[in-house]
Amino acid sequence: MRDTRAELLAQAEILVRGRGYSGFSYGDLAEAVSIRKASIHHHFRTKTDLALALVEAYDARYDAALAAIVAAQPDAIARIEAYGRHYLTGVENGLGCLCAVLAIERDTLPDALRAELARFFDKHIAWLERVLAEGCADGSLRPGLDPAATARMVVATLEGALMLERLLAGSAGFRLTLAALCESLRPARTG
Amino acid sequence: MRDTRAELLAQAEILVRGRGYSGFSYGDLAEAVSIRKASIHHHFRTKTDLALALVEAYDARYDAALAAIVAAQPDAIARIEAYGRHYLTGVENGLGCLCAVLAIERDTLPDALRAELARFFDKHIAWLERVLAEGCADGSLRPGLDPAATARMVVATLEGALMLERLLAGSAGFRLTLAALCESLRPARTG
DNA sequence: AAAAATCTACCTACTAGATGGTAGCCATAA
DNA sequence: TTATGGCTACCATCTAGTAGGTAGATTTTT
Repeated sequence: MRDTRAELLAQAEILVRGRGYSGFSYGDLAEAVSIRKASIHHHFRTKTDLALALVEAYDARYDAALAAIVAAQPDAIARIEAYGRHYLTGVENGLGCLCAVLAIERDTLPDALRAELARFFDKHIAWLERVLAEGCADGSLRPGLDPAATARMVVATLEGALMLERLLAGSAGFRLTLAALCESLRPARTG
Repeated sequence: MRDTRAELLAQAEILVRGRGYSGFSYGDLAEAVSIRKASIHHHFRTKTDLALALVEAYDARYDAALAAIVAAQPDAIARIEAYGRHYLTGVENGLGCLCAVLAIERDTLPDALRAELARFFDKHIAWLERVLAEGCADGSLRPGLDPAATARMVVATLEGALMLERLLAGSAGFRLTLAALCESLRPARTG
């Protein structure tokens, strides 16, 4: 038996990330999953409920990814590069970041959703701040680097590059930005 | 006599930048400008026409701004900081970048509009690349910095920070990222 | 200068289709 | 037997866009 709810989440995510939240409808989703529009309401009572579920699932996947990066990569720069590669898959599939897409429509978003988005980004910033602070401590990062400010900058850069390069040069463009970002964190070459 | 077309452009820009392109309607705009919905079609035949006019006007304002920055600031870092301050006004007013907002809905955008957006961003990247190349030449930037890659990174960072800090910490958060960005471009302190 | 024609900018009234959401029915599986 | 997960059929509202009209300004012709 198929897991309709999971299919709805998967297809809705693709639609939202490609066209924006207002830009996708239950009608589109129904077509993508081949059930009737009204049946979606059985799984997600309102569109807001669906959006919240999307963010929750997306957030959970990132939780796992961040933990995996820390486990696999000992070096701060390698961790940030690995983190950036998650955004890269978005570029490769032509999909924006779910939370960035939703954030764009901030003014019309329900408060609960807006709060979830803020939590999502705050979590990433906090994670990066720890990664950067550790890198500063062990000398693998440019001396004088401010972990708090740089953490915000890293999220901003990757989110911006995903938005930008999905439109412009695709993964080739994204890789340039990711490389420049990592380079800017490294200590100056001595020699 | 009032310039209805200009008022329509101004209000539509605010609406789009706050709620997304699909998230605003001729109905909203009519209310904001206090004319009837049908009358908007007299000035902008279709919603796509309106979007194109919005981008054109936005682009023209940035053209002027970029020229003014080059004229006023001799130093590369100062130029990038001044460029960043234009995004800051967006954060302060709670408005996203018009072109970023539109870019989010890429998959449903008319080709002509998508092409305009690409031209907009390409222009910014090209401008920054020149600024950075000059800064490299006169030694005011970190040695070894790649102007082409860094230009993309700068646009990405500022666009991302605008998206992010409009949701999170406002101008205080944006300023942190802008400072970290400029710091990352400077030559390493000797001492 | 007067009259006629055209243009501008708005209006009311409308359309066809999409939107999110509801009510209630029915088959199947636990 | 009872929940589950679909369905059809609906609803009010909103969507971009059209048709056709009107008052007033501007331009053209006489």
